[in-house]
Formats: sequence, C-alpha cells, structure tokens
Amino acid sequence: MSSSSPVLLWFRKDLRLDDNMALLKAVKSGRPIIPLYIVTDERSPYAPLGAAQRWWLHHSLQGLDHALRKKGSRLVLCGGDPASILTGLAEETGADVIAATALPDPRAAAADESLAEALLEKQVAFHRFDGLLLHDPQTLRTGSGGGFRVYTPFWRALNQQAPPSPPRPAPEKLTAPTVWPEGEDLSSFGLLPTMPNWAHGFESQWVPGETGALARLHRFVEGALKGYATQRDLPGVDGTSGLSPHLALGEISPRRIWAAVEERQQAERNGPDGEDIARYLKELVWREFSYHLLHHFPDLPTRNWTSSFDSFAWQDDPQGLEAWKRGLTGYPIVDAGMRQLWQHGWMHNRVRMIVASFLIKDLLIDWRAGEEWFRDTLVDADPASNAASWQWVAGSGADASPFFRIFNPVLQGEKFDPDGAYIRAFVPELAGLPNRLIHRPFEASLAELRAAGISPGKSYPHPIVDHRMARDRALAALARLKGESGEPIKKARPH
DNA sequence: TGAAATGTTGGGGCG
DNA sequence: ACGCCCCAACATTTC
Repeated sequence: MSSSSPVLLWFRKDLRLDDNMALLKAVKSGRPIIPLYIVTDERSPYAPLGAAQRWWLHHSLQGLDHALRKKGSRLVLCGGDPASILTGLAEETGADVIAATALPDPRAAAADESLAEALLEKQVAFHRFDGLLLHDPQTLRTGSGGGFRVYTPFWRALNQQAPPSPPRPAPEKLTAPTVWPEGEDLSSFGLLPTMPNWAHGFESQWVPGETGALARLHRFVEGALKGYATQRDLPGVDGTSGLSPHLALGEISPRRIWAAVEERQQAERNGPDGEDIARYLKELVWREFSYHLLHHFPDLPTRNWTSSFDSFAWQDDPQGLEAWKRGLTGYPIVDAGMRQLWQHGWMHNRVRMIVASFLIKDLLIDWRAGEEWFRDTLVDADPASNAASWQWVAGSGADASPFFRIFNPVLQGEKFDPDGAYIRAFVPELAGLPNRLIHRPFEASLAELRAAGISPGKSYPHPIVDHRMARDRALAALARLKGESGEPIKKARPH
C-alpha cells in the first residue's frame, strides 16, 4: 500500500527498455523498481527455451543488466518456480505490485492467469501490459466473429485497424530500492554450452541484447530494406532483416520495427520502394498471424490444425532424421541449410522451406520432429511462428502450402542460389564444383569429381533418397490419406 | 512463397 | 507452294 513499496518488474520475453509499457507504468508509479528475470526449469508451464536460445538468453540478460545499471538500477536473477519466487520476493521486499509484459502464447497466458489468482490471495497484484504484438488477437475477427484462417484477409483486416500505437522511448532513470534482494549469479544457470561449445559460431553472427537489436534494425532499414522484395529469397545474399532472434526474446518491439520501416518509406526518394516495404511488413505480420492462430488453437505446436492429417502415415526413420539434422542428406541446398542452422543458430527463410519440405515429403517424417529440432537449435525459436510454419509446409496448417507442392531441392537450389555461393559457404567440400554441378553433385562424372577434390560417398554423401521416387511415394501417401477420409479421388469430367 | 505432366502453338526443314 | 513432321517454347492442368 505504501507508495514507497517497490514494484517487481518481471522481464520475460520483453528483454528491453525501449517501448516497454510495463516498465513505463512502473516508472510512472514513482515507486522503486526491482527488475527481475526468472530462469524457469523444465517442468515450468512457461515453455523452457531451447539450447540455442539459452545461449542467446545468457548474453541478453547481461546486456539488460548493463542497460539497467546505466539508468541507476540492475537486474535481479532468480531460478526456479515463478509462483514461489514472486511470493517470496513480495514478502521480502514489501512489494504489492508485479508488472510484466503479457505473453501472447495462450499456455503462458493461462499460467499467468492462475499465478495472478495465487498472488492476489497474498494481496499482490499482477499487472500485465501489451507489447509483444502489433494488435491484440482478440480484437481481430472475421465478419462472422471467428479467427482468421487465411492470411490475406487477415492482412487486410489488420491494415484497416488503427495503425499500431507508436513505440514509447525508454525511461531516463529507474528508482532503485533501498535494499536489493539477493539474486543469483548468471553463470549459475549454465545457459552457455560447454564441452563442446557448439555455439562458438554464433558469436560471429549475432549481438544478442537490445543494443544489438536496435543496431540491426538501423542497419536493415538503411541497407537491405531497399531491394528486400527481390533479395529476400536469396540465401547467399544478406538480404533479410535478421531481426527474428531479437523479436523472439522481445529485445525489440514489433511496433518499433513497424515505425522505423514506415518512417524510412517517407524519408528518401532513392530508398526502398513501396514493394520492398510491403513485402517486409507482410513478413512481420506473418509472425502476427501465427500468434493469432496459436491464440485460437493453443495446440498448434503439437496437433494438426487440419485434423484430417491425423491419420497421415508418417515414417519412422531415425537414420533419415539424423542425416537431416547433421546436414548429410546428399542434397547440397538441404545440407547447407542444416549446417547453417548448426553453425549460426539460424537459417535463411527460403532454405527453411526447402529443408522442411525435404523432411516432411521426401523422408515422410512427421513435421513435429522438425519443429522440435528447430525449437532446440534456432536462436529465433518462437512458439507461434515455428509451429505455424512447420504446419504450413506440411499442408496441415492454416492457409498452408498444399501437401502436393513438393520442393525439388535441386531446382530450388539452382533457382535461388544460382552461383552456389550459399553451398560453398556451408558445404565447403563441394566448393570446387562448377556452378553447373554444385546443386547436383551426384550427376558429376568421376573426372569432374576428382577435379573438384571430391571422392564420391566419402567426402560428401550420396543422396539418402532419390527425389523422384520420394515425390511419388509422398503423393501416394497423400492419396491414401484422401482415400481414408472418403474424399472423392477425382471427379469424372462430362464429355 | 512448385513441379511435372500434358496440351497447344508456331516456325523451319523437307519431301 | 503445300502439307507433314519435329520440336522448342509456352500455356494449362494435375498432383
């Protein structure tokens, strides 16, 4: 009750000071603020982060602590169950208010809801504020009041809304409490990999934390945004924003990104054109759409959005799955993608579609195996985008690519990486092949392989499946699924 | 935010 | 000159 009792500011997936309404409200209350992060354990209802994202989290928390110290505060770290930690801290510090940014993942939101009830019994209020999405999924509805099932109408409806509220700058200063609760040491959480440190390749690619996020936004808006519409699909080109891992942990707000992009549109004649801007904002809104789907269907990460896929005859193929994970399928574009994922914790979007199509359709492995691997290895793993995108490729998702759209890994490689730059970067053993063969090494003659320094099957594997056969097999599996569900195979055409 | 199979068209070679 | 065939290029259909 006392106006000098502190506010617990609980950071979760909003590891930023910029455009953070929970923080601003806490500052506005005039009370001392205790910024807090809780590293939850495996059994937490708040989904634990994968290994790659834990690496990111470590650095992001360091950055957040650093930024808070510049404003006269610091970050308190705790490990364990949020309910007991928060009640304990409230009692210890006399705080009767907890402020946080609302989590748009419905399972986490439900956990928040029961937490709020438990806290209320202890006379502690748990206030949550929007900030992880551009629009509240509740307010975006179709004409008949349901959730959108198709992207384009969703995009139109979103654009007919009032524009996202403008981002709010970080506060100048945070009032420190008279006594700091004792926290734990960042190193005690073991977020960084050891033995081996498989994340050493991450460091050349990323600057985790809010400072890195804002720098990346600036770099993108001034750079690759111009030409984005044509360059974004080329994995050998640095043509995307690279903001996804920052967004995933809330180091930057989508409203901040939206505002920066819109501002750039009006800035300069020789800048990005309307097409570039629209293409990028549509990508940002795909993230929004994924959360919208997750909101209306919380089982999205584990269950087919289209239930007719429930009886699909997935193959149990541990060897195929392993070859896919390791980037040893014998298809250069697939292997390059999987190795980029392992080295950098990230994969170009075009290649994500290709490797996902390969796992699901060429190997007939359940999309959930791919979703799980991505969740553990991507620094940008996001519960909504990851699930929605895997289901999109599988054909079981909303507004999905039909199952019969099967990517040909050779043609995709030749179309989007015509000079083989992407392959040479991540599959160096193929670097000596001429462009004509770099996406189809299995068609090279022995002399050509020798000239490139490749011993077939040893320095690079033979294809683990024949794509043409795999395609036919996938279509047959789809036909069986349709046969089961009683859907007419084909309608006779009147003469 | 495909690919492959199938169908159609049109120019050129040639009897 | 003409019809026929071949086939590449493009369009449409199907999965």
